[in-house]
Amino acid sequence: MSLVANIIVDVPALQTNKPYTYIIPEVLTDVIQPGMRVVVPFGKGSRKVQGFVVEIKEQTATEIKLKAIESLMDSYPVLTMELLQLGEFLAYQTFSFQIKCYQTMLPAVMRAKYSKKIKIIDEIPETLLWDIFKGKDELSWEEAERQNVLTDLIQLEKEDKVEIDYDVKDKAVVKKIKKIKPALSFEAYEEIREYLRSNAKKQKLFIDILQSMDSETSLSYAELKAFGVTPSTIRSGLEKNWCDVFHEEIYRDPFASSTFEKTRPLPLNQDQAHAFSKIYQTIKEDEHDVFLLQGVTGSGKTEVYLQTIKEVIDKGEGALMLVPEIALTPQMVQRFKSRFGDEVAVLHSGLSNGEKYDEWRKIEKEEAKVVVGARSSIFAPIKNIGIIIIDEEHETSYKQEEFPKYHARDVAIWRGEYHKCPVVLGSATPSLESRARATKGVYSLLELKHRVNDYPMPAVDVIDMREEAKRGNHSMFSEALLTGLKKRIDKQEQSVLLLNRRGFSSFVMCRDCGFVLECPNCDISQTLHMDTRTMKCHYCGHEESIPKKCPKCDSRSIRYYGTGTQKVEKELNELLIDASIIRMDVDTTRKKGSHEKLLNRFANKEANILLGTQMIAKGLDYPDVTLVGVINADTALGLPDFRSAEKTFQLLTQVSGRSGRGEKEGQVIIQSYNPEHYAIQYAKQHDYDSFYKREMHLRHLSEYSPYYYLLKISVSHENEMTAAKKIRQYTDFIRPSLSEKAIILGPTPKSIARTHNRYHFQVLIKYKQEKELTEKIHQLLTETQKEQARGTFISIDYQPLDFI
DNA sequence: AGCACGCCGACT
DNA sequence: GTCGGCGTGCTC
Repeated sequence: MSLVANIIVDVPALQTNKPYTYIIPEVLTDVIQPGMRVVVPFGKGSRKVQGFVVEIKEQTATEIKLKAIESLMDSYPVLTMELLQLGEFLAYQTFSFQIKCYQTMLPAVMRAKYSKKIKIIDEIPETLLWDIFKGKDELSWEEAERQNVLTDLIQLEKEDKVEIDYDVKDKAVVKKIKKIKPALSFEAYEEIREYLRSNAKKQKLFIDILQSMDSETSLSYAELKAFGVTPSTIRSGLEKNWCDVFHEEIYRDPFASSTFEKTRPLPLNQDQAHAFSKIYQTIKEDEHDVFLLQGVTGSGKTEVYLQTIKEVIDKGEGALMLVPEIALTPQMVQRFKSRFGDEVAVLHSGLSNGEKYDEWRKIEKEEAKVVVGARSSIFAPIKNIGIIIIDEEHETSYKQEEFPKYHARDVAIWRGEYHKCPVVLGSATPSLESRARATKGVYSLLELKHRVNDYPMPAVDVIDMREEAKRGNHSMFSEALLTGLKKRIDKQEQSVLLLNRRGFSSFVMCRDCGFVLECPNCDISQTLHMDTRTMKCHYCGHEESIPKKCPKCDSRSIRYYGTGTQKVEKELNELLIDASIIRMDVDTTRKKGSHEKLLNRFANKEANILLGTQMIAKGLDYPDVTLVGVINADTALGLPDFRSAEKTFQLLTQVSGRSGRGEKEGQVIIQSYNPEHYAIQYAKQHDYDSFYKREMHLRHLSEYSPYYYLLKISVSHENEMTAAKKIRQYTDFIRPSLSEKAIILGPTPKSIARTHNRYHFQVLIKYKQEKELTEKIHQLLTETQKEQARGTFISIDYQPLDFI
């Protein structure tokens, strides 16, 4: 019996979301393994597509004639059996295509690049041969399109004069450098030196170097250059067979220029020691457990992570540490590199694709045992995981917004179970879901109640902005905040100012007629972008110039609205003449590395105020920051999102922790229009537990998470009536399979009812336990395939984080 | 996704 | 009478 392979092909469609069976050519039988990428012929024209081998088995009696695998793209499996299995599970759970899941697990460069070529296989008309093919025997598809000869060529293909050649290319390129090795003995070099002309100084130098090397050592061209040996000298040396040249695979090292001083473990306080020993126990006994490590800012969670990771490494296993993208600062990386040196691989969006691939290979080859990275690092190819840590577990960025819409926390727990290792969720302000599970005993709660140095939590003042307005202060700054800022400037201390941008955008409105510039395709207002001096739609990318006068009433009083960081900066500069401000927002941090640069400048005290949006709330640790101001604490509170109080509480608590990290006492000023709101009041008192109780009570009353799970079905269509009709139909399809406990909300039009010229509707299903729901949704997707092809788009979001 | 097959309108 | 439109269905 011959062997066949089950392969998931790179054709992201519902009908092809299943394994296809291919014959394994004899030459590949000994090398092919599950987890390898392959090139296979697919479909009528047998175009070549990339695929993943998921299974190898004996061929069973089958009527369909199988095609054979074209070639292998890897010499080793790039996905382990674990990841293959995880991908299958994720596809089902998140209603995504399996191929998408596998592609998400791997660096972008490993995604195939496809190209089509036209090859001449028989005589073709002379004119075509010379004008189009220019005498060569092949032509790229794009070139044929450009020359407008595709129809002619397709005709020729039917006559078997030319053929269409499909090419699958791997974008993954291993970087190599040229190195040289001595080829002769010590004595031989001695002899050569004798015969060198006295003015051949460069050559003599080269001989000296070669002579000092033994056969085990090698030098790169760059290293030789540093000694003063130029490429031309090397070339002549090679010609005379003084040395040999070879290529060595290297890693692009994004931290090449940084040095890391080795740090030692710090002594743990009682809370930390307790947490450590609980986690250590599961490591030692190869047990899976989920811990919620809840510790106030400054309570030393990171030290607990570092020491548990150390144990895992000593045991010969790997560690996985997830950090939100914006918290993945050089400071953070430094702490890990300093403790574990080269054993750390870092994955984040700031790396080039090549760099990401190299970090991935380091992990795959088990050269790096510790992986620190953002969301997608949860798929790091560690073969033997000893611990998975998710820091700031409440962060919403752990949920991917595109397909596959996975939550890193769920994937972590899946992998933790697979590897029988602990999963640690760390946060100062855990998500209600996690804390509720810990309270129920599903997770083990570990608390760090004290700050490491016993510094007190900073004093938080909440300023009622309505009172300020009553007193005639209509600026964005309360008197208290302004006085506070002045005081810091005088004392040469630093301040951080946070602008809560959630629910805000700068738009253009006419003061005379109230006209707001909207996107022509979508029902939302366009946003002002000062950097490009244009108006942009955030949904479809539509762009137009800023209107100088109102398009409706021709009035010139068309003004910009919204509280942008630029506006705050401008006002601040006017109010505080001697303030030096570093502004950090999407505009100033767009360029690669600029984020770090700005933070470094602030750390070097080149400015006394750091002004920014959410991105400054994380992980910054500057001893000279003694004042943190929140300009608008409650902009998010008004949003129709059941998590808005939770998010506000988390944000305020987090920024509060940024103040007074050093020996100097810190102060926090929160400006608000509803200061009595419990999210603000409990944040002021640093009281998570009370917030938790109050919020849980509300969630219970309103029947939301964590009491209920959520599933969102979105339907869109060009025609508003069709979209409305379809979603009602689909809801009716699901309804009978639900138990009485499930609650259906909607269907309703989405808050942004129209984008890309399509109308959107959604329905939310709240449920506690619905065994059949997932299966029923899959049924819905399968049965509506035709309608989907005809323009009714359905999208399912399992446990959505946003639904406004 | 992409390609072929199939059944209805404007062309030599 | 044919060329070609894109609706429909299948891909190991």
